[in-house]
Amino acid sequence: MTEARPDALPDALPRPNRRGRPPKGAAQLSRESIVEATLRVVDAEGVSAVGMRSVARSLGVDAKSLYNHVEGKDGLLDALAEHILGGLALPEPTGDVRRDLHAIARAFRDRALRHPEAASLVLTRQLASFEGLAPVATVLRVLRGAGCPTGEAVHLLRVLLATLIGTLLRELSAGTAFGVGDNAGIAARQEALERSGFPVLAEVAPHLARFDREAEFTYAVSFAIDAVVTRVQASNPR
Amino acid sequence: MTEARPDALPDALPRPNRRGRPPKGAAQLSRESIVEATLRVVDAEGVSAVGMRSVARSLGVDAKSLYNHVEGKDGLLDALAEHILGGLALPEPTGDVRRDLHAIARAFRDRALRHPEAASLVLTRQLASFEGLAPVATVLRVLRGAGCPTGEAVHLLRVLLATLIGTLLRELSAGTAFGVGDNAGIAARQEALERSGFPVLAEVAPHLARFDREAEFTYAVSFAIDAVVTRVQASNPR
DNA sequence: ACCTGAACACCGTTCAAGT
DNA sequence: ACCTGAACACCGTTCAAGT
Repeated sequence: MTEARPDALPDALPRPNRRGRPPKGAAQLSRESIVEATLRVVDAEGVSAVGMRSVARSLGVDAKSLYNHVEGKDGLLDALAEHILGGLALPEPTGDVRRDLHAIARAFRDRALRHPEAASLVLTRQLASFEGLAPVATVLRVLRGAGCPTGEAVHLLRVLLATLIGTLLRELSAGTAFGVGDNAGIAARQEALERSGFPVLAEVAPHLARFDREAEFTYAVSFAIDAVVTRVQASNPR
Repeated sequence: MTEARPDALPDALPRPNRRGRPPKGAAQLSRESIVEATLRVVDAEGVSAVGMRSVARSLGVDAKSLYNHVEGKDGLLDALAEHILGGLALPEPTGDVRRDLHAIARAFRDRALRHPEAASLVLTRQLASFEGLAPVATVLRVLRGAGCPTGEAVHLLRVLLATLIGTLLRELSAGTAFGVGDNAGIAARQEALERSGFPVLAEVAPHLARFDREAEFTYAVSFAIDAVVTRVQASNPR
C-alpha cells in the first residue's frame, strides 16, 4: 500500500525547459511524493545514487525545493527508512508464542528485504523512529501474554531484535559480497578457506563457503525463539 | 599495538607551502600511514569528516597521492575497518565453552568500541575481509572442541555473530540517539512511551526507556551463549 | 507558502606531466 | 615508483528574491 503510486503524481521523468515557477497544474511537491521518488531512485540505482539533486530531477523540480519538506539529505534517508518500515503488516498474535514470534520475524524480513537496495537503511536507521514502535509493541504483547515479567520481556525483546537485525544484515552482505548460489564462487571460497592457514576453517570449509539465505534465516530465528520460549517458561512459575 | 604512532611518521598537522615534490626527507607515504591518519581523523571528527582531501591534508600531501596506495575512498574505509579488526587480541581457548565464548565476545566488543566513531564501519564492513577470519576460526575451534559437528558449528557461529553484531549496533545507536544515562532523558522517553497509544509500551515503559550498556551486553551474550551450549550438548551424544 | 537564481564551499577521481 | 597540476563533473546547503 505504501508502494502505491497515485496517478495524481507528476511524471517521474525529468521534463525539459523547467524554470521559474511550477508550470500550471504541475508538481505539487509534498513530503510523501518526495519520499516515494527517493524510493524509486534507490530501487533503480541504489542508495548511493540518492541525492538532493537526483531526487529533485526525477520530480522535475529544483533540488533546493526539497528543503521545504524534508530536513536535508539525512532527514530524507531517515524518512525513507521510516516509510518502508511503516508499511510493515504485523500479524495479530494468536497466543502461540513460538508461532507468533516467527510470524513477526518473517513479516519484518519480508518488509525489510522488499527493497533490497534500501534494506540497510531500514536495518541501521530505524532504531529510534516512531515507526519502529509497532513491531516492538507486538513482540512485547506476545511475551507479556505468555506471562513474562516486564523487565525480562524488554531484555528478550532486545536480544531477539538484535539477532534478527544481525541476521538480516549478514543475509544482505552475503548477497552482495559473493553470488550466493553460484557453484564456481562456492568452490573458490572453499579453496580459499582451505588455504587460510586456520585448520578449523579447512575442516568446515564446505559449510562456511555456502550461504542459503532461507535456511540461514530459519535456523537463526528458530534458534533465538526456542531460547526465548525456554526463558519465558523459566520466568513463569505457572 | 595497531594504535602505536611511530615517531618516524610525518607530522599529523598540515604544513604550509607544500607543492612540487616531497620536500627532502619528508612524508614517505604508505598504505599504513594513510590508514592511521584516517583513524586519527575519525577519532577526532567522526567518520563523516573522512575524505580523500581531509586525510591527505592531515598528512601534508595532495589528495590524489592517496590513490597510489588505496583503492579510492571506499577502499580506504574498508582498509580502516580491517585495520581496527586486525588489532583484535583473541584469548586462547581453555576448553570451557561458556567461558571461552564469553571471552571472545568481550574481546570483540572491546576492540570494536575502542574507536566509537569507527565502530559502525567495523560492524558493517568487516563481513568479508580476511581480518574477520581470525575470530571466526576461534569460535569454530571452541565449538568443534566441544564435539559440535561441522554443519551445526557453522550455524551456531553465524547466529552467535549475528546476535553480537546486532547487540553492538544497538549499543552504538543507543549511545548517540539519547544520552544513555541521563535521568531527564529517561523520564522524557518514559513519558513518550506512556502516551504512545500502545498499552503494552506504557506497561513496560520504565524498562524500555532505560539502556544500561554493560548490563544489556552481558544479558544478550549470556543468553546466546547459554542457548549455544544447550545445542552443543544436544548435538553431542557423549 | 513554496519555489528558484545565484552563489558558496566543498566533493571523488582521471590523466598526463613531472621527478 | 610516486607525486602533483589542471581539470572534470559533481555535491549539500544558504539566503534573498520572486510569485
